Amino acid sequence: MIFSSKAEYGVRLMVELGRQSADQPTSLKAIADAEGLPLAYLEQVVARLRKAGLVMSARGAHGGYWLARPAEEIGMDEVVQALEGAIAPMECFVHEQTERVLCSHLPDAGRGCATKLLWTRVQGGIIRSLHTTTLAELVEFSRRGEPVPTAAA
Amino acid sequence: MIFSSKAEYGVRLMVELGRQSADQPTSLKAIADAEGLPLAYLEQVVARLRKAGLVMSARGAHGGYWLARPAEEIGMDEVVQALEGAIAPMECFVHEQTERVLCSHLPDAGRGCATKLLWTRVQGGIIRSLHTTTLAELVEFSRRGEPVPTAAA
DNA sequence: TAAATAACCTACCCTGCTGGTAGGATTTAG
DNA sequence: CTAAATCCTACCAGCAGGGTAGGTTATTTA
Repeated sequence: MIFSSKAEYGVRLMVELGRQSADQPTSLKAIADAEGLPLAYLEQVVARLRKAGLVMSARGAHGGYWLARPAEEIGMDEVVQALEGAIAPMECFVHEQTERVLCSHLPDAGRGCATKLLWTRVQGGIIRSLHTTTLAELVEFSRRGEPVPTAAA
Repeated sequence: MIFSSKAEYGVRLMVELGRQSADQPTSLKAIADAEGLPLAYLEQVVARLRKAGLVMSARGAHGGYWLARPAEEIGMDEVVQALEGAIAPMECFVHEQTERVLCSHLPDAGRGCATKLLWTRVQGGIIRSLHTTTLAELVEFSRRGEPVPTAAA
């Protein structure tokens, strides 16, 4: 698999927050129940989103989380990057100190690193497809096929 | 990391085969020496490529491997797929029996699986970038910056 | 003030996969 | 016959992923 389930859980969490109004906080427990995910593990996941500045939080009773920005302005590349770390198709693409993504292969015997060309394209393809998808799109998609709340209730 | 080193090794192996003439077989040992990779492990890697019909082999002394098709006709999506298995961005995309790639999430409570939209796009981006790169391109790339053999020798 | 709620933090654990080794069996050229 | 090579299977150590446990702190409400 390409992404770990941290990304899956984190994205679902973000979608859930996007479905709520951003005025009042939503508790993790509510999200864990709605999505059937373990609460304690979600705490670790949401911590990454908070440190990346994608969600904000309030402690204490009636506390919780909400989106730091409108869902339209949140690209999924930011979300996945916060959850998974640097998006690199291959080990050699991650530079330890700088966290920048590049190929650290030595140019062995003057030859170009052939795989570098391939992984660079793959990385581009991934980031592009993530970047062109906003959280708002996913929220909208999750609403489709849902029973209209006013009429049914 | 997104792809394991099996993909890295396998791609380098394919490039190395592409650099050789397809008339005579190249031994794994030669490739292992040239790329500095463990021979025994390369055997397992090349077995996948052989089972996928991408390379052919001859046993015995002066045996070895060669490309089953010209490098121009080998898309890197085939190569990576043979090495890594089905290219799925997320666990739920792999269907055990059929090996087909799709989302197996239950349509919980009538809602669309929001993450499915995202992972489908990512998968498309990956496969597209792999598919539009041929082995021949990588071989060509690996030759650039190389000392011209005729003049230098 | 006390209690309940919920974020926040850290350490730990278990399982499975990855990368790699070992040791052989089989095939073929010289 | 011997050397070179593919082929096959079992095994192993390390490590990251997914998850649990058990707390501490902050905030609201009764």
